[in-house]
Amino acid sequence: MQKRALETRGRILASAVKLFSKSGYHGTSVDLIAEKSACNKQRIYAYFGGKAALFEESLRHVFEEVNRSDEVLMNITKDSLPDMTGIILRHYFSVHKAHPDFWRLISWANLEDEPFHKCLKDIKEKSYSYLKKLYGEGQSAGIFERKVSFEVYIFTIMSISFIYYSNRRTLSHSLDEKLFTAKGAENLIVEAELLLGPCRQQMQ
Amino acid sequence: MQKRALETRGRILASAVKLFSKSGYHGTSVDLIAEKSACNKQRIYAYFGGKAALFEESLRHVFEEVNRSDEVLMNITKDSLPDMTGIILRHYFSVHKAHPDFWRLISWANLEDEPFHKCLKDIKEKSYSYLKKLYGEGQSAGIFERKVSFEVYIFTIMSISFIYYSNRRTLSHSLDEKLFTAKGAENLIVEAELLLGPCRQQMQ
Amino acid sequence: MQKRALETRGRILASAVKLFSKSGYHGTSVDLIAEKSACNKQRIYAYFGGKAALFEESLRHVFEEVNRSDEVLMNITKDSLPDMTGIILRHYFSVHKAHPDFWRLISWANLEDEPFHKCLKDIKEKSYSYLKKLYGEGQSAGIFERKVSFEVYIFTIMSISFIYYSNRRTLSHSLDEKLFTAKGAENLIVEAELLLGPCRQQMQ
Amino acid sequence: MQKRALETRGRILASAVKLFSKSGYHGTSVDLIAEKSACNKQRIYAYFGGKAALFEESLRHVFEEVNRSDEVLMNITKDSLPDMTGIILRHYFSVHKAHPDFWRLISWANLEDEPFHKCLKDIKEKSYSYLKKLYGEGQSAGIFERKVSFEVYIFTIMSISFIYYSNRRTLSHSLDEKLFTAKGAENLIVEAELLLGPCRQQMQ
DNA sequence: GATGAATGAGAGTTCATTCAT
DNA sequence: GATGAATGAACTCTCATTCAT
Repeated sequence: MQKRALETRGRILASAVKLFSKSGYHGTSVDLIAEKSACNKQRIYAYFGGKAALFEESLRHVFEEVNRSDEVLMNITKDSLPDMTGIILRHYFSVHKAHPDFWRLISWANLEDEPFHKCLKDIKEKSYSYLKKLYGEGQSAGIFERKVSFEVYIFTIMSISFIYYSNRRTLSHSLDEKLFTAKGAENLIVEAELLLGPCRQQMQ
Repeated sequence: MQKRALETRGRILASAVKLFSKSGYHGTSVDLIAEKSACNKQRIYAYFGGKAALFEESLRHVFEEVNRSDEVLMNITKDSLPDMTGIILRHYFSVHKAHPDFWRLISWANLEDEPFHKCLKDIKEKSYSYLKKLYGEGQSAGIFERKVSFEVYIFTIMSISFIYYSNRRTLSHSLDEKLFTAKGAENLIVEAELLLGPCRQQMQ
Repeated sequence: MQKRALETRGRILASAVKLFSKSGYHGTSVDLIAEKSACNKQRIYAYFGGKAALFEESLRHVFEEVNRSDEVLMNITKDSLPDMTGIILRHYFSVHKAHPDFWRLISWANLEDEPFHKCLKDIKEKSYSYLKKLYGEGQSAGIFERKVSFEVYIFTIMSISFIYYSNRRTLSHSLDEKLFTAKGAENLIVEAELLLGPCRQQMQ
Repeated sequence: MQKRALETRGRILASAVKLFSKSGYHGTSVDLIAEKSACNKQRIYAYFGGKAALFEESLRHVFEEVNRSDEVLMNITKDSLPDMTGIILRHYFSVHKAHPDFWRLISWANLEDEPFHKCLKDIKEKSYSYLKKLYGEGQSAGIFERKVSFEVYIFTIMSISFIYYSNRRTLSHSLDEKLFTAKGAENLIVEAELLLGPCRQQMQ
């Protein structure tokens, strides 16, 4: 692929991520993507095959980007086990805040009829296995509750941080709106830390 | 409104909920809604004003339906405070399982550009205030952690149950697939109960 | 169907016959058909289902039209058996001359990948059975060659008259161009009569 | 032209004949021709000038090929005059059967708006003049009907053999389908021989 | 000689919506 | 109350062709 083509392809992908993220698969038109990436519509078909394939490529793209940023979690050491929950929570919150493309594309992909999510099947999350090992050590050391598996632990953390951004609009009608201010987020993290460990009896 | 008209309106709303839930706002066509509700397309405009208004009405409809089913939570008494977390979790899980329309429409509404969610602003959730009062009593009794507010408590429960259904497709690529079996759900609930209280030191 | 709709449908079909006949299936655009029939493009899909279905309807339409005009052949009586070949030939020549839509659409349908011709499977040609009976009587009376079946007889007549119009352009490069003048046509008919019967020994 | 270029050109022409024959001018895309001939699209424009010119070249190509195979008809001698009709018929039938590209491209060219057929204007059919001379001798010898010109004679033979292949699809709806079996073809030839001479009184 | 990148026009089809009956 | 007819804009995707490397 020539340099010019790579640039064009890059512009298309960038626009696609932006627009698909904003308006979803059916809410975005190929014409608009072409316009925003200042290229001919045909290039999209030449480089990606079609609208659906472009959506999948967009999804993969942001996923990998976020995966890379998750690698900072691998800097957590045994010494900071008591703070692990807070570290992960803060990291996820900041990632979701910085990458709305990420949770938005994921949400669209989860909803759509088309099995867009299948394109993620070979994407592996390096940090998971690392965190899992650490969590196990934490359990042995009595820092984390033995009866709570890593899967449920991390699932809860992910749920909180994901929903906090993805369902903000509807939840702000049901819950106290203050929850969605900067202070509210900080408070949520602190209290969630209390829930998710380290074990409270340890802290006394 | 005549009886015949009410029936037609009802059929339209039922089809709309089904189709919008399945394919979202942009993925559903007015033609299809008319076809599935066996009525003339024009009736949709006569009864609801337009596609957008029909979407909002669909959203309100399922929301109220679920709200009504949430009223069973008001049967929880002071005596069962130690089991409250489990009761709520199980209820939410069963509601999300029985009403995919609910979490799907909410998800679409959260994502869409159009502020569909605004139609929910006057919908009040009776059970919240009731549960909040109970939770406070539980805190006083040392059953729930004093430092964790009701908002964070209920937010966490909602997040877990919502994400478990809404993000299943993508999460099953990252997390252990067993989490999404019937057994996995039960296990998740049990372990989440451990995290969310009652206070573990109490249990000893 | 309302009167206005019938008129619109009629205009579409008329334009379709004209344009498909002229430029074939792939050479004709739905836009052009809509324009020439002074209607909205969408009407074509509402009334005919799609471009392909409209092509088939056009084919059927001209086929039935020509079938009806073929019924004049059922006026041939036993008395005019010696002139039958000439009568049929002249009729077919005049039909093909008057209805280029007919042989053109048939030719396109024969060539196209899509099995457009299948729409003709239930169209019956009344005149055939009548002519076949007459031909049989002519054979018994020694007017037509006993060894030549009606199928071959009528096939030859049809071939001559069809090709004379359909392949004129290419054949005029190979054969004497005079064949394709009015005089040439008349001459062709007369000589073909000699070949196709009545039996020449009878004429002596 | 270099050897490599000649090969590329040859591949293009071969693919073009195949595809134009199958789907016609408007039904075939330049992209597809390039793909099937494993060359860059640009080569088509470099070697042939454009799609239309390539179509004409394809037409000329198969025409010349068939012309060459027609030269076997020049082996007919005076002695075999009584069998000439059968020989020609059988030859044409076998040619059309072996070269569907031939009658298909001719048919497309006859139908298309564009005057593709003009490219054939300088193509001469050597066998015609030879057969015409033979036919004249046959007429003098009383083998062929004096009143039937060679033009009509050969036109009829060509019509039968051409239509038998080109209009098979539609005709099989009107005529007896058996006509289009191997046996039906043989029978058609035999009976057509009876019609087209030699003069039947001669045969007695 | 050959390839890859790019283009603008136009293909068939469906959209949400309004008007007439 | 309900239906059928009609519209124009928008949709995804492909066309024949040219330019740059």
